[in-house]
Amino acid sequence: MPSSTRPSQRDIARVAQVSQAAVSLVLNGKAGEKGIAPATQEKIRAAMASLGYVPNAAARSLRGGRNGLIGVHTFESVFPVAADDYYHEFLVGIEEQAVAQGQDLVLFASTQLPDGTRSVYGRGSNRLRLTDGAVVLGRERNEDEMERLALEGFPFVLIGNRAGAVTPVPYVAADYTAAVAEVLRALAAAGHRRTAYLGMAARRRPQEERLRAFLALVPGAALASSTPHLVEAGTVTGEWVDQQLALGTTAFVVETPEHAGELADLLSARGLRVPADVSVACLDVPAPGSAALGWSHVAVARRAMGARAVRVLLGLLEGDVPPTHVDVVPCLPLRGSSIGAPPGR
Amino acid sequence: MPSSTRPSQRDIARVAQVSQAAVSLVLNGKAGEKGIAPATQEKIRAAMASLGYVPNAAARSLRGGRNGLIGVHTFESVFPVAADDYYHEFLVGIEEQAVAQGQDLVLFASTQLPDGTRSVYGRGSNRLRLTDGAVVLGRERNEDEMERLALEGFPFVLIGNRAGAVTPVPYVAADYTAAVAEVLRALAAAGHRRTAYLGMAARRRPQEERLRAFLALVPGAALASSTPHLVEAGTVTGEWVDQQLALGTTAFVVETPEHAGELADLLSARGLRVPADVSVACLDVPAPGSAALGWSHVAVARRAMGARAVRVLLGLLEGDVPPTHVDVVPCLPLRGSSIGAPPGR
DNA sequence: TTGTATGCGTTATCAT
DNA sequence: ATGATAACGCATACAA
Repeated sequence: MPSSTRPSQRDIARVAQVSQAAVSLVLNGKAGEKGIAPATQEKIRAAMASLGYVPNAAARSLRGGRNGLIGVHTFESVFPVAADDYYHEFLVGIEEQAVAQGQDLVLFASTQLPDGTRSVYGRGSNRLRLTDGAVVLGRERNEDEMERLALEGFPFVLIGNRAGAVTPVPYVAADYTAAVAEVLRALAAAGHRRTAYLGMAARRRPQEERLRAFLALVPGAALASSTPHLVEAGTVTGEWVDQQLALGTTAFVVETPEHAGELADLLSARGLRVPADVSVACLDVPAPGSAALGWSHVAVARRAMGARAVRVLLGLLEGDVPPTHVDVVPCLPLRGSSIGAPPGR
Repeated sequence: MPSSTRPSQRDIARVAQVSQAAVSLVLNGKAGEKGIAPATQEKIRAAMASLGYVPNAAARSLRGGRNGLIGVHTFESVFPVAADDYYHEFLVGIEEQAVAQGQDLVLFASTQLPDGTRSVYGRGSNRLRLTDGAVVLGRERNEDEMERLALEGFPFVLIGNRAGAVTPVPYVAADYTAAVAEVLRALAAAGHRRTAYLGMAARRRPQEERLRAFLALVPGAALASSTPHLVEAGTVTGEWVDQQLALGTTAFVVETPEHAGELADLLSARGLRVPADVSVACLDVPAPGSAALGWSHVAVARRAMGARAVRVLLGLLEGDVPPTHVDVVPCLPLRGSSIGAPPGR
């Protein structure tokens, strides 16, 4: 009849008739170095097994050691709620890599504020410190908290670009530039000479990176382009499309799945076939149900990035990786079939 | 210029010229009770603010026993990988409730064995003990491990029925009986007199519970039924369907989404319309893409069950809930439109 | 009204 | 080869 309270090293020591320090040594594989008799070691192991001993994570971190826990903090309102959520895939990658490295994952559910947002410091105490380090992700990330966390010296890795921040933090970012370059290369190779960029009105970092890459690379790809059209999803008009076509645009580069779906509808309403009459490429994955399904697209390798973040974090903890480390992960290769030769060629 | 190491209560005390205990009291709102001078309190708060003090979670849990961590153990091979996985919804419920109760969730990624299965005791010792308690779920659950865990006195709650087990463990189960009763009531009310049960060949507990309820309730519902047809998905034959129809069956009760899809195909191949010619009800959610989409069905309230499990676990930890506690959660109400009057009425 | 002392579980150092 | 001891940050019973 085991006691209902968790056994400590002292309990093990009592049972095995040794000192608590001996238990600690055996546990941490330092028994050999310090010369603990094999028989004693065995006795200790047996006691640990019989009492079901597990090291106390809190005590370990208090002491300053590692405890095998990796925190996952997301600024999104809820964790795995939306299965189709953009962030789900990152989490899958994180989890897979954690499995591979024998680390446990702590989801910081407690960091949610009454208003649904999540804050590292919200509840007064920084829960993250329970873990050895953390992977932080989320659209709505709070730069002040990131800064503070970094200043505190807490080891964490960010998923998403953090170039230009004051305090260096390792981050894992997608290689948007290469992805956009691939798209433009494909368009140019197909014979297009003029392309138009359609994106969302709200400009966050990932959107800016895509657009910046587009603008920078268009000249090199021997392409012309109109002023980027940045509008809220749901407000793309037929007029804009007509105008672009009149200007000689034969290929559209679309930022989001939503805009892609809309554009698909507008094109088909005009009797234009893809890619026979117009070519299109999306810089994200078209939504399953949308008319843009099957369109040529590149996409962020979210799973790979999640896994990468875990590896970088462990490297950081080991001291193998400097806090200035930046990890750029290639996007998924261009897939789909909405890029063809422009009409009349 | 904040120091590179985090300030402790002692640092605050030094700055504010008070004792560390006073800092602790102010921090926990016990300053009033213990009669700390308002001026002193203010001094302390100022010091905390200026040094950017944040309590150390590890030290708190070490001190208090509980650490605010709830373990989540699933016997399935990977954790949140499959977004459309049956277990995903349970996890969502667990996470939501954990948020509500300010608990963090630990995913035991380290408990995965090389063969992909998960074991509580995989690494020799019971990793779960790291947390205050755990919620355990999964199709392939290992009864021996459950038994051992219960004997160890580790606080955990199971999702799924555990009636009849030797050692009592609180569990959260779905009320299949009520759900099946609702289905049969609806069929009887529509005027059906004979129904047939179609289920899967592999009989696990949830399947058995559905069937048992069906067999027990059919007589009371003034219905007749043939011998249940339990076959592997993919092997339902047109012959069986024809035979049932010949026997006078006007309504089918189907155990799984897979069987429902198959049955839908077979019916439509015979030119039978649902529910004009045949009524059907599924005891699970029809798959999104299948021909059985929109069929009348009941379903386990997975999200609610996940949340319930967390509440029960916390009750168990508080001592408010006995280890013999059983929590039965109603299924989701009957929805869909594949139940109608039998033909010729 | 404030300060001192103790222990939570761990690990590392230093004497035996 | 082993055991005693200190320290990590915090909360609290108790002494002043």
